[in-house]
Amino acid sequence: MNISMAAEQSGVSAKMIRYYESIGLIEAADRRDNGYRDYGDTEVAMLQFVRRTRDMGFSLEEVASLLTLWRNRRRSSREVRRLAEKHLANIDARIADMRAVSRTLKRLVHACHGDDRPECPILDDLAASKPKIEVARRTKRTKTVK
Amino acid sequence: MNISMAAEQSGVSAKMIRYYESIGLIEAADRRDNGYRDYGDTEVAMLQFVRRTRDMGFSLEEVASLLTLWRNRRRSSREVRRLAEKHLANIDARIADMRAVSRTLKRLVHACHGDDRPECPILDDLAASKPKIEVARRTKRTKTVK
DNA sequence: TTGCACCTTCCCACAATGGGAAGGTCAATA
DNA sequence: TATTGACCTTCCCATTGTGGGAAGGTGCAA
Repeated sequence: MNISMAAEQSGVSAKMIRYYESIGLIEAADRRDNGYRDYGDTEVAMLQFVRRTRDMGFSLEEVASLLTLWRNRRRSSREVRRLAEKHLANIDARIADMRAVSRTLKRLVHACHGDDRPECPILDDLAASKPKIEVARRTKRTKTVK
Repeated sequence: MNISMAAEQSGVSAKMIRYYESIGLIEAADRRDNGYRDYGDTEVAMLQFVRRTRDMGFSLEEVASLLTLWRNRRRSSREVRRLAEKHLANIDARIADMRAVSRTLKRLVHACHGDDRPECPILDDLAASKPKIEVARRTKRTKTVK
């Protein structure tokens, strides 16, 4: 089948399929005589695997590892779990950071009149030289860790 | 003061200060005779505002709007709150998506033996053509919305 | 034959940040 | 005074993952 059909069936855009191929994430597709890429059900299944893994928030590098493990019949599930656990920890840390931001923002939005007057606790808080809530640095750390 | 001192006091790296200036987010700093940028407490306070706003997850474009509102004495707090609310909604949606991913991942990690054997529910789930949990598309939508 | 919907490769852009090169400046110290 | 090390300047490149679009070839149907 053509690339657009494979894209439709896998949920990965044609653009991305070509890109994944170009960076070596997936193997180069077979070509027909006219140079068109040709896909079968096996390839579509692999693309679906990639899409689902991406949807879980794994980076392309992690997707590559998981793909390798998936294809390797002599893999150890230990390695897979390690990858998943690491990613999970990362996600949970980011959630915690975002929840802190959410709480702060909710409080500020609540405190702000939101009318024609200029007084605004939101701006006051953003302008405060000494942060009242210690969220900033954690957020940054997480980003770096990622 | 020099840029590195302003960076230290504001928490914004020198690199980023120059970048913010280059894209017009902040006004061009005064220059000394030797061409060095020169900062005062006012500028540092502005940089701190930017940093704190960034730490809350606002995009640079949103930072620009908030900076303008901050400086405008005839602003309406309504506009500020609108911005904050929109951002908050976005954050909360992303948190919800990530929590769904986190739950799925926790379940899968729990189900995986994590030993020398190759059997692995994590990979099985990622390979499943019909997703058991409808998280994928929501995640994508949020990304797009952002 | 014409037209449209495909396909190909290639380059550009995004957001926000860091790395690093090449060259100028300042201040303290040998 | 000359040197040294820590600054500063601008400029270009890389990152991550995705989309847009141009220029040109192909396939199929009317």
